[in-house]
Order: sequence, then structure tokens, then C-alpha cells
Amino acid sequence: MPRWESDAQGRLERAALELFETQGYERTSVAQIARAAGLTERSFYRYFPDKREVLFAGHELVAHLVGRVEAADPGLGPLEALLTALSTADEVFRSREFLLRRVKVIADSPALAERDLIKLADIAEALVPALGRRGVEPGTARFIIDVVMALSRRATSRWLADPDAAFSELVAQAAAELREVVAPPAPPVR
Amino acid sequence: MPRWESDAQGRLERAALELFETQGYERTSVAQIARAAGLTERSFYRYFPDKREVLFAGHELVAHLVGRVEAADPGLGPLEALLTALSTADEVFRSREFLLRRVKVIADSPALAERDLIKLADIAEALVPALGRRGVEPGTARFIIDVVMALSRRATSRWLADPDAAFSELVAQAAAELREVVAPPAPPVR
DNA sequence: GTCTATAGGGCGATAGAC
DNA sequence: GTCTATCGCCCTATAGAC
Repeated sequence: MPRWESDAQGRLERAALELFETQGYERTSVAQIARAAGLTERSFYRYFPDKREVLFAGHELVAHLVGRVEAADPGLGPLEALLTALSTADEVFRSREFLLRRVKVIADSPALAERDLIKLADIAEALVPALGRRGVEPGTARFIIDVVMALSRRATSRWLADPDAAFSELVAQAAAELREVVAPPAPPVR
Repeated sequence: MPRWESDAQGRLERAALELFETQGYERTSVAQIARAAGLTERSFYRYFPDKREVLFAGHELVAHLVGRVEAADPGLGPLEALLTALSTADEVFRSREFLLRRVKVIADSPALAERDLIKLADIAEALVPALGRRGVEPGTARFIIDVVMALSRRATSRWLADPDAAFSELVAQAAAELREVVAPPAPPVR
């Protein structure tokens, strides 16, 4: 018999999401989350550096993307490399149920929205050296990555809304949309 | 003779930037900023809802961009409309000196970096209805805006680094770069 | 675990300008 | 009198130090 309940971190995460949903982020204290998970406030900070982080644990996505970019065919250009990497991102997604709940909570709290954005920025930053190893200058790399982040946002929002869509399809769709926006198919007829 | 020194907000902003530069954001307390500006901590919060906001006052850029998008030639597509608007953004920029100091301070503090990102996201959000009035669907609008935000980031970082470059030129340059990335000029020869 | 500085909100008091 | 900027003192919660 274990001396403590196992998966303290997971319990804190689930308790936090639940409480944020029902009471809102601001009106939920760290002590309350800890209590709901059967821990003390002090223990909460052993697992998470601050209150917001409880919703942002796990760096699987960054690692996944960086790995895929590095593993991509060296003949691919930076955009293509990023898009192939992004296409498989759903391999490390959590359940749509969970992500939907999380997105709603984040959207309802400015503090969490801020944290969400910087997490995305961290991903973008981590991808710069990955493109660097493919011979892309940091400035150019960051620009292309930012464009792909826009594309990822588009694909993800559709994926959350449509239970039947394949993520890789939505990435391809967004990429097509990008091409259309940048170089409209209809040539100027005059 | 006025009972109080004028421009309390400006004094707080200047004192804050100065202190953040010399001591760092974390090691500067609100009380210290207020004292340096000849006010009390409580008064600080009359001007700024929180400590971070002292570096992010003023919404001129949002208003400027929205206005320019709305005023843009109705015949322009959404991307072109956004780019013309962005090209004149430097009209509401503060001095490069000030912006450089500010950028450095923000980059040195995770808390300020988060706030900076959400301010950009706020601009993006504000532009959605502006494109909506041009007949663009919200989802598509947000996607195009996000691409332009990436482009804006590229142009701005170059503008900060190069004292002689014209901002509108840098926007055009980034736009050309985007076209090149999305539709490489060299067709597949095989 | 305990202690503490700080963020930041609530509410009321004060004191000039009008 | 009202309006408005400022201060004072309360409070809780976060998060870091010890």
C-alpha cells in the first residue's frame, strides 16, 4: 500500500481544471486546489512554479515538433519541414474533451490567456535552432515559424470545433488557404 | 500653482522604465515606482490596473491600424488592406530610443513578455471586425491577421536594429519574403 | 513547514478646484 | 454643495525565502 496517493501532479491538474471551470480562475485559490487534491498549498508549489502553470504542464508538443523538424527530409524547404512536423502534432494531443474544457477556461481568464501565448512563443523559439540546423538564418527562421504558428492556430481551432476532421487535413487546408491569400489564384484581368 | 505635479501617469511610466532597467522588473516594487514619481502605491493603481501595465499604456496603435484598415481602398483584398495599414504604423511609434529601452526591459522579464504578447493578441482581435466590414469571415480574418502579425514582427525587429530603414520599406520587404517562402520562385525542375 | 514581502482589491477620508 | 485626485488602512493570496 503506497504511503501517498499516487499521481499528485495529475490530481492537482484535474482539481484545478474542475475548480477553474466552476468558480473561475481568479476566485480559486491555490490552497483550495491543493485541498481538493489532498495536498497542502506548499506541496502545490513543489509541482508547479506558479498557479497558472497547473494548466500548462508537459512539454511533449515542443519536443515532438523539434524532433519531427530535425527528422524531416533534408531536401524539404523550411516551410515544408515545419508543415510535415505540424501535421503529426495530434499524436501528442490530449483528448478533445480535455482540450475543449481547457481552452474554455483559458479564454475566460486573462492571466491564463497570457500564459498560453507565451507557451506558444516558447515553442516558436525552440524551433529556431531546429531550422538553423537546416541552414536557415535565425531571423528568417523565426518569421517562417511565426507564419506556421498562425497556420497552426487556424488548424487547431477547426480541429476543436469539428470532431470528425483529421488534423493533418486541416493543416493542409490552412496551408492551401495561406497560398491563396498570399498569391490569389485569379490573375488580374484588365 | 497646481496642487499636484501634472502628468502623474507619465511620471509613473518614466520612473518605472528607469527602475526596471537598473534593478530589473522583479526586484522593483510598485511602492518604489510610486515613490520615485512622488506618489503613493495606492495612487499607482488608480492609473494602472497592475504593475505590468505601466509599460503598456496607450492604445494608439490599435486605433491607428483599425482606422487605416477601414479607410483602405475597398477594392483591396484583406492582406493588402492590412499591409497598407501596417505600412504607416510608424506614425504612432514612440522614439526608437524609448522603444529600444522598452524592448530590452520586456525581453528580460517573463511577466512583461507575457503582457507584451497579449497586447499583440488584442490588436489581432481588434482587427477581426475591421476585416469583417470588408466581408471577410472571422476565422479567415483572424488567420490573415495572424500572418500579418508575423510579418509585422519581422519588420519591427529589423526597424529596431536598423536606424536608417524606413518602416514601410521593411513591411514591403517582409511581404516579399512571405511570398517567396509560400511560393518559391524556382519552379520544380525535374 | 513556517515566515514574510509584495500584489492588488475594497472602501472611506481628505482637500483643493469649480 | 459636487467633482476629482490623492492618500490611508484594511484585507487576502501569491510566491519566494528560510
